[in-house]
Order: sequence, then C-alpha cells, then structure tokens
Amino acid sequence: MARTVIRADRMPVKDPGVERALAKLRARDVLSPEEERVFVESIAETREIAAHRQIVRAGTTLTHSILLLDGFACRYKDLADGERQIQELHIAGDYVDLHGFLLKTLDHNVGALSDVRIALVPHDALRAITEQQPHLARLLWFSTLLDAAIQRERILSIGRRNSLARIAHLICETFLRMKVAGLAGPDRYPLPITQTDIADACGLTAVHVNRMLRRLRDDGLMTFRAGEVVIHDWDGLVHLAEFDPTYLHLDRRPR
Amino acid sequence: MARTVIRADRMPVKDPGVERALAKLRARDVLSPEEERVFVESIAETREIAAHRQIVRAGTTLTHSILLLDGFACRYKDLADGERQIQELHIAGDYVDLHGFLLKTLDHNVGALSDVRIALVPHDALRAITEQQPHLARLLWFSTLLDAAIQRERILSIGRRNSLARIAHLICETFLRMKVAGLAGPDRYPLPITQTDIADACGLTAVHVNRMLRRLRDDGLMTFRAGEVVIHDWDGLVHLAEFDPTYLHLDRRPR
DNA sequence: CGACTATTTGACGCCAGTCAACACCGGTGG
DNA sequence: CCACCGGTGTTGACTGGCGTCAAATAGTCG
Repeated sequence: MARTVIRADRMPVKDPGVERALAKLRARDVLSPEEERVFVESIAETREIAAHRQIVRAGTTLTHSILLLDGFACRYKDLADGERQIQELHIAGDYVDLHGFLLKTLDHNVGALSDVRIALVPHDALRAITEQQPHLARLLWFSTLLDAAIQRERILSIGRRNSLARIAHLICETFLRMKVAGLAGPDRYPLPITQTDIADACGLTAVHVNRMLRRLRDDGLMTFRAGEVVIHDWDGLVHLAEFDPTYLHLDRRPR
Repeated sequence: MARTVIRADRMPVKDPGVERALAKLRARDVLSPEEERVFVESIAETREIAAHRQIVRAGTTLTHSILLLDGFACRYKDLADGERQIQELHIAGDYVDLHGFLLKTLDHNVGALSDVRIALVPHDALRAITEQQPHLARLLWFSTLLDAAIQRERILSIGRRNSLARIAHLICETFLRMKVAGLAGPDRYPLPITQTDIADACGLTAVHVNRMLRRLRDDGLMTFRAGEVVIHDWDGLVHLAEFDPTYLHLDRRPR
C-alpha cells in the first residue's frame, strides 16, 4: 500500500470500521437507530494510508475530522532535537482528531503506525449534529473527554510510574480498548507497532523498552512479538501497573 | 478560611471570577449577550474552600460542575506508594470538572492548592445549553478540548523535556493563561503554591525542583519566591522550554 | 543476495532520586 | 517574651534507573 487511495462512494452501513466506532459509543450509552444513521451518514469518504505516513499535520486548517476504521495511529509531537513523544495511541474505531472540529487546527501531528483505513467526516456535518442531535452531540463530546481521560492517565504513568509499570499499563489499557472494539481475543491482540513506538509513547528509549519487555516476558506476565501481544498473567500485569480501568468509563448510562 | 461557606444567592453579573471565565471564552470566539446571560445564569451558587482541601473526589457521582472563580486548584491522582501526580493546574476562570457533566464521575481528584472560591453549575443547566444553545455548547466543549491540549503538552513535557525545561515550560504556560484571565502583570503573576506542588505537576521531586529553580534564578531567567513568579528573561525562558503557545489556541474565530 | 529496519545485548555515564541535616517562618501557647 | 512546632525551603553526599553508545543478530522486502 504505497500511496493514498480515495474512495468517493458513501460508506456501506455495515463497514466493520464504522461498526467498531459505534461499538465504542454503545458501550457508554444507548444510541437510537436514528442517531446511528446520522452517525454513519456523516461520513463523506474513506481513504487508505500507508504505515509511517502523516495523517494530519499540526497547524493546518481543517475542514474534516478523521475516524480511524482499521489499523493503528497516534497523536505525536516532536522536540527540536528530534525527540518524539506519542501523546495517544489510537486503535480502529477511534476518532483521531474529532477535537479538530472546534480547535480548527491541531496542536500535534497524527501519524499512521500501521497501514490504516480512515473515514473523513466534514465539520459541517458535525456542526449540524450539534444543532439537530443534541444527544448524539453529547456522545461525540464524550468521546473527546475519553481521549482526555486516557491522556491524563498517561501523564500519571510517565510522571510517576517506573518504566516497567509504564509499559505494563499501556499494554493493559490497549487490551481493554481493543476488547471494546471487538478486536481482541481472550488473552491476546494484534499490535503491529515497533518497540520504538512503545518507547515514544512511554517517554523511554527503545533500548530500555527492549530490556523491560524481556523482563515482562521472563516474569511470565506477557509477550510482545511479531506485532502481537499475548497476556500470560492478567492479574499480575494489573497489579504491577496499578491498572484501574475506571478512567476508561466503561459503563453504559444516559449522557 | 477554615471551613466551607455556602452562599445560596444567585451570582451578581459582574462577579470578577465569572468575568475571568467569560474572558477565557471571549479570547477564542465571539459570545452574544444572550449567550453570556445564559452562561452567568447557569451558576446555582458559590462556595469558598480552604487550601489543601479536596474539591471533588474521584469516583463520586456528580450532579454539578465546578467553575473556579478565585485561587488555584489542580486535578491529581495518587499511586499506592503515595506518589502524587498533578495532571493539570487550574487558575481562576477555569472549569475544573466540566468533563464531569458527561463522564458522570471523575477519574481523578480535584484539590485546592490555595484558598479558592468556586461556583456550582447544575448538570441540568449544562444539558439545557446543549439542547437550546448549540453555539454556547460548542464553546463549552471547546473549553474541555483546551484542557486536553494542555494535558497533551504536559505529556510531551514530562516524557521528553529535561527537568529544567519542564519547569520553565510550566511557568511560561501559566503566565499566558494568567494573562488571558487578566491576572498577570507585564512581567509577573501570583502563584501561591509550594515547590512540592510544582514537583508533582512536573513528575519530579521537590528537592530537584528546588535546585532547578535556583538555576533558573541564577541564570537570570525567572524567580519563584513567596508565591509569586517574576519573569526576568521571557525570550530566554521560551527558548529553554521550547515553548510554543499554539496549543493554547489563543485565536478568536467562529467555533 | 543485498539493503534496510528492527531487535537484542553489553559497557559505561549521567540526570534526577534518595537520604539527611539544617535554616526559615508564621503560628501557638506557656 | 520566648520555646516550640509543623510546613516549607535549601544544600550536600551518595545512589541508581534509565540513557547513550556501540556492535551483533534477526527479520523483511525487492
């Protein structure tokens, strides 16, 4: 998949990528059939983007927001000396820049960690939702609040957890999020990213991540190999990471 | 100010705390008089809370959101060993838990760093705004997106900036935010918090913060003393911290 | 095969943490 | 008036977790 492909046709209702995005919302509140229809019809087109390419560059004026249908992406920012920090890891079903709807420009880049498939949602459609579908609008708002909660937990991780717990925490969080999207097995999930990506997400170096992954493997907690995570000891991992999923707000209630 | 005081009277229109919150929104978009009125009237009551007390505890079910009218507060979380991480520093005019409106419970605590005055806004009033004032609702949504942007920048800071730049960055950011709220002088602003608080915000220890503050002072960049920050060399600070205020989205445009 | 990227491992260095002692300061009470 | 006290700030000596540098190995794609 070397270059971007544009498909101008409207989304079929049963696209599995869109289904994952709906699953994410349905896990937090009840959507009416009407709301689901509006959500699906807000999508203008889909594209495919190859791994390691930028999806959105910081600072450009935006007219669409992007829903990640397949693959892995991230929000990141670089410092002058080339140091990169991944601010959030995105899985299929995540809106990678819904906040661009109101911020108008992003203060960070969005990049594809794997080959990805995305959907473009015009800001006009989002604005119409805020004016005609207040409940659906609240759920979209909620979805940006969920990103913020995930980012807050990352602050705690990087600021106060040691390197081992930091990595374990990222693995735990991603496991639950993949489960919600219907993309995880009972004890495993695909994670086709590099150790350098994990390092950039955790504020560490790739060398140290390698050592800590080895320790997690040697201690029988988990294995990360060939783009797949296998959980050997969930309770052990949760305990090590002090992982408390409350911040993922995985409860269905009126919002 | 030893205990909480409840004032049941409705806010006067010209309360300076509310004015700061409006200034924050006006810096990003134009509000109609009608919208300003609805914003002001959404406030049910005000309270005063003493320094070092909790304002909101993680996990409790919320029926109101809290606007900080005066003083300094923070969002924070603790780990089992007692390590604390401040996830966001709040200044007067900030909504400290507007996200609680849709999350229903907070995944973190909110604490008063100084004596504070707060306003309570019922979630019912916020819901009504989403149903009757879509533009004002978008501005409230925007205000939560701004918090998220600030938190993302904190991730970059803690993950990739060294301790000196990390502290300098926090000082720069807070300076601009205080300016927007009308609370900063040309080269100084009040910051009545401890070095331990700065350490908890930056993912450092109080001892190391002390050393770095000394260095910033010795290098003629800034002074933090007796609850006040004095900027000696703004350009130098900005350069050291690689501070780029883009993420504060300080541009007035239709949202 | 050859070029390239990602992973792995070892040796060594440094930034920030830890531990400890002391200074300072406002408040409190004898 | 001063002794006391807890919270905060300051400084020095030492430690250690993670980074840096370097090199070998493994995996992948044309």
